[in-house]
Amino acid sequence: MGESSGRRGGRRAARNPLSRAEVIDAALRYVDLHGLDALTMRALATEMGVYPTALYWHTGTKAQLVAAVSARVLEDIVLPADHGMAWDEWLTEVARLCRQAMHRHPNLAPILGSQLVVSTTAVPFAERVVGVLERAGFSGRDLVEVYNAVVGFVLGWVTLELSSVPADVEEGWQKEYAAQLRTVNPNTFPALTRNLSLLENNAFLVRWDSGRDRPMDGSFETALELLLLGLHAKLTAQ
Amino acid sequence: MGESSGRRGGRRAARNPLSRAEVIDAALRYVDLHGLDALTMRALATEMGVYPTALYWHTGTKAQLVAAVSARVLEDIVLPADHGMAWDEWLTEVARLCRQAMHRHPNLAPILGSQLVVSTTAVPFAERVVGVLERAGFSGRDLVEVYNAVVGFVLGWVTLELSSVPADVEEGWQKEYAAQLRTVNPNTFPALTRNLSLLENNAFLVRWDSGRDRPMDGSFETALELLLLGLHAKLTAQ
DNA sequence: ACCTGAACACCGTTCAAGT
DNA sequence: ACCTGAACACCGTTCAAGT
Repeated sequence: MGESSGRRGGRRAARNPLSRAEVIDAALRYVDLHGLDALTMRALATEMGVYPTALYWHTGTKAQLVAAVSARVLEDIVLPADHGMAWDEWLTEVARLCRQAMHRHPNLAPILGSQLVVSTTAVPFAERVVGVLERAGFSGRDLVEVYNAVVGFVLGWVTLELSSVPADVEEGWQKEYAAQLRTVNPNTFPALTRNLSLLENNAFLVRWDSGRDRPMDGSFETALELLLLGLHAKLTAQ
Repeated sequence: MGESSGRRGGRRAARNPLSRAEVIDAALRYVDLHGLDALTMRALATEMGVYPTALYWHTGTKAQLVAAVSARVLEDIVLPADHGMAWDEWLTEVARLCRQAMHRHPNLAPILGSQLVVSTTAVPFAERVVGVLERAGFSGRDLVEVYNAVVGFVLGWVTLELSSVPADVEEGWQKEYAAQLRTVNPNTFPALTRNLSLLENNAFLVRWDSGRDRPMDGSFETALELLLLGLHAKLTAQ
């Protein structure tokens, strides 16, 4: 693999032009490696051995490129077949697959969670989930709201799990925060004090490591369990 | 109110110096008015009638300022008293209060949802929720995981609800997307086709307006109902 | 303590020009 | 069709200097 053949190292053969898919893939790799803030039209261009403005031809504006990248992440969720599988099993499995896909690209979670999906790539996903919920016994307005409850829970929860501190802030405040928690007044914070060893760095608002480094597997499974218990209860109630 | 007295309009009296709280409040107002992307150290500075570098003295780096602003939003959630109130009622009420607080500052939702809370202002919140869940009957590892399930659901779900399209992308693709949905193949997308009138622009992944403009009240209430049904079921199961 | 003012090393994006 | 190359109007941040 001589220098002359490849496209890496900022070098490019004069022939074989870029493609839209190539740019999107390169951007995803770049974000995975260097973080979302580091993604720059100029940086990505040099990485690809091309002038910054060449990217505009293929993927448009930076915002459009980022939207395309986030759509790409959803694309490689392959849903399991749902015939011969209980609806609740299937939903559980799909929820875990979504979480896995997001965990594969934790630096993109802020976009996944806060940006409206602009692509039709998610339509097959919606179809399958709606179909399975229909099969479970939901219909009409209930169906829509249950769908939103489920999808919003999964994507939203994992977004929060993967949230992290901006590179700038995280100097030494983690230790500081941990110390502050341990010296909290037991009279004004009795519940926290009782459960501190279990809570600290394991619970939302009382942790300092991202779910990217400290996955909250147990809590996700519990949340999923609660959701499915709720779905069953709602079905038997009506 | 003459021009000489105020601090608005890019003018400032030479006396009465800035304060940290003043900068944070101004930044929050600015984000509410002009969006998160528009928040710029330079823009905020001119808004406050001051040089950009003056802000650094009070709130540090831009990332630190944004973190402080997001902490401020959580701060003005005032939790109701929980004595003489069933635990499930209280949780429902608190969930709604959180959602309301986020809806008051929709432009900040991306930060709330994707950035680890770096301040101790959320500690009292955690104390109260943990305490109420203890009272409900949870303890030990279960308590922590149920806490995470609940908090992650509320904050995460609303983050997703408030997600929106970046200013750049939203040219005319909404109509285009709506049209594409309506011409979808009924054979490959039967469930979607059956429920299209209820789903379109109302369901995650199949909508083009943000929850900021089109609040998903019903779906949030359903999600909350499912969560509480789940909690009750889990309690009676053990 | 609090702010000015200049300066540095970046950005995204437009547009004409090349091939 | 696809890319170069220059140019424009911005950024965040550091740092010395003022008061």
